[in-house]
Amino acid sequence: MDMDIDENSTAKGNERRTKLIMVILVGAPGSGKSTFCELVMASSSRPWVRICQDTIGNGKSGTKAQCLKSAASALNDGKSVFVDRCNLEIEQRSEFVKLGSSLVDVHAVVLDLPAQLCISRSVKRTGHEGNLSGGKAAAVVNKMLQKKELPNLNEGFKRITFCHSETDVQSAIDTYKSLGLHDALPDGCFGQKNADKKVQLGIMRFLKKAENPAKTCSNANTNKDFPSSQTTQEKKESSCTMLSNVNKESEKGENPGVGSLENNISGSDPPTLAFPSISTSDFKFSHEKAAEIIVEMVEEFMDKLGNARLVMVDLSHGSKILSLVKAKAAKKNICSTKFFTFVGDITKLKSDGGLHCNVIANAANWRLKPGGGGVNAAIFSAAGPSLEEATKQQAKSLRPGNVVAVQLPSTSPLFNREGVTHVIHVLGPNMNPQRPNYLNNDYDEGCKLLRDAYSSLFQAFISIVKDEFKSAKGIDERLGSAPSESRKHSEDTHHKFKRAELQIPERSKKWKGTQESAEALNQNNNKISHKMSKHWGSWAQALYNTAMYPERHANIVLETSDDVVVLNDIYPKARKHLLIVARYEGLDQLADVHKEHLPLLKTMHAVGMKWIDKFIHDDASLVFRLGYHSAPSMRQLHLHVISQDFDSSHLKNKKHWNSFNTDFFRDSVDVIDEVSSHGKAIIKDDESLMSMEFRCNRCRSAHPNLPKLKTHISKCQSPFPSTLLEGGRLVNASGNSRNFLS
DNA sequence: GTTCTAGAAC
DNA sequence: GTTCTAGAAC
Repeated sequence: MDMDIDENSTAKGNERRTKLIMVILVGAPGSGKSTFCELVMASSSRPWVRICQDTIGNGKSGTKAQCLKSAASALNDGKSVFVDRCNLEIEQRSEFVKLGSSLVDVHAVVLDLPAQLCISRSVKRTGHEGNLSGGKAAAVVNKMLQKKELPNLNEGFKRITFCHSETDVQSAIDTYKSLGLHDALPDGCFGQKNADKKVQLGIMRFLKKAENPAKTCSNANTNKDFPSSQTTQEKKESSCTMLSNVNKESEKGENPGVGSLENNISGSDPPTLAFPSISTSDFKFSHEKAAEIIVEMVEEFMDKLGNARLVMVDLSHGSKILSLVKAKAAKKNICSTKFFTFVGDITKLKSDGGLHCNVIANAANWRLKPGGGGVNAAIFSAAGPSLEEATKQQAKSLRPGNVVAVQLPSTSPLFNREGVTHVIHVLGPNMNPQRPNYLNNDYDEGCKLLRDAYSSLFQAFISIVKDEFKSAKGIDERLGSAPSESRKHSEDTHHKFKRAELQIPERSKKWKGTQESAEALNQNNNKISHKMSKHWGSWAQALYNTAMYPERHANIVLETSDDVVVLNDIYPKARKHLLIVARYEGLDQLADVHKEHLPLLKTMHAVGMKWIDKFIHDDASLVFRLGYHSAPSMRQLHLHVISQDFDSSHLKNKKHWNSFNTDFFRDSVDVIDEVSSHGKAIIKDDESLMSMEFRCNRCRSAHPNLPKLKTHISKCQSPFPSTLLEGGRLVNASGNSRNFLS
């Protein structure tokens, strides 16, 4: 009877026989197993015995058998036991687990810390009992981790605690040291990372990430991390004018000086962007300077617009910014049908003002939330809650100078009543000390940001218009000038921008020049989704510009064809590092690739292979990989052709390394297979890939930092992992590579 | 993408 | 004190 109670007793204050615990520590050298035991034992009321294989042999290295014997004997004496040895493999643990019984619960505590941390601790310790010190430590840790098998309850454990960080370790220590003689801990797995998606291939099976718990944490805290002051941001953008709706008097094109609406109410309204003045209201940006910038940016985009139009809207007839802009635009002779000002409520342009604008810009706050009293409040209110929801899916916040374009859900009143398909949120620079991101009157910075804001806004609008043209539904309404011609183009070219079909060399690849823009607008564009694809900063445009205007970059371009441009990476991460850049408009990145691009992918691969042949001819020791970054930093689809020495002063940080040496790098051969079988490539852009520890691309050993890794890879002669040697992913002089074009 | 730099790690 | 990382700014 007593036995029965004992078996089921947990922390019930039952003073009968104590349930013993045997904790099997699992962790590499340097993971902190001994420290863990010591800290628990130092302040635990429960009697513990630490069985350490390093010390049990009295100077000589101990054996597993000795440990087992000691453990059994300690348990017999009624002591709880720590098994302080690596125990990384199931087999290493199994004998100990068998010591469990109705009187002894077997636990595992997994010290799953980053290899680099274990290595550096092992290296540092000289007098450690395990005598594992100096340069050998890294090798030993690496070797052990390669065999790591994380424990599982079905091995016979009652409880498993996973620790991935020092914080986890500390809380496990606290848990065990507070465990009194009669206390018990809940059964089960604790702290286990969600099935690690990143660990996919054989060669990566022991790769582990230490930061997961921290990440989860910070994600959960994302919102409260934002300064609370932000909630009041832009509280009243444009509030003074927005409240008094004067739209009744507003007549279309109230601005004879700049332009008047000609055919705006017809069934074939051209694509139109309505935008408020950014930053001049609550953000107190100088109207004079803002007007200057607006006109300047409008002028810059004039010839990219095709038949599309820009309309600057303000609620008030007496708007200073509107009249300034009007005057400056007139002075510059800006085409008044493509750009004009308009007085009215931006949320009622069609119903109240008779002006159909398919896209409107919002002077947003940085949190992209409704609120304030100005344009932002009006637009969120008119659009209904679906706008907030759709916005949230695109972005959580915005930095000054940037935009985020949101497609309005069909349930939005703004869509149904006003025919607005998209809202582009814009955050301008702030010169109001009472608002976030205050620039302290720094107009150098402010003007730059305001230019960025308008530039991004207009660019986003153009992208939307292009997408709309793509959509079969949109064609008739929006083509305006030459529908049949346009339709023919989009069918014939498979969204591809071929020079030959346009006859005008070079220039026509861009939406540059009025005569080409109508075509450009309905050409191409593989982005079937209407969602604005990622926003590309100005620095991310370089490849795009090179692809579209190779003749302007003759100094860096190695080869040009209709399909691709070849150039050396300006910051090569290896001895040989080429970029094969696609010359297709709208093909920004791997995510934009679809089945129709298969011939292009094969061409890109073939061009890469051709260059590799040449390089290997010059230096037979070179080994190459061809592949794409899952989430590139530079706009315009580009294939990396990179030698596997990674011998380059430009390789400076973890991201550089991991972008070529984790799953983030998608081998061209795999991409081609995936696109041909599934119509799209698998993208692995989990940001945790970028923070993975440094591992050699040959022997997979881990290294605590980049300089150490570099030293290692300069010497490592191990063969490449089989996953790379297989399937033609690696290309070397012995040549068993794949090519896709005959 | 790089550069710059604060501060963490050594 | 020096090295290294990582985040912000560009």
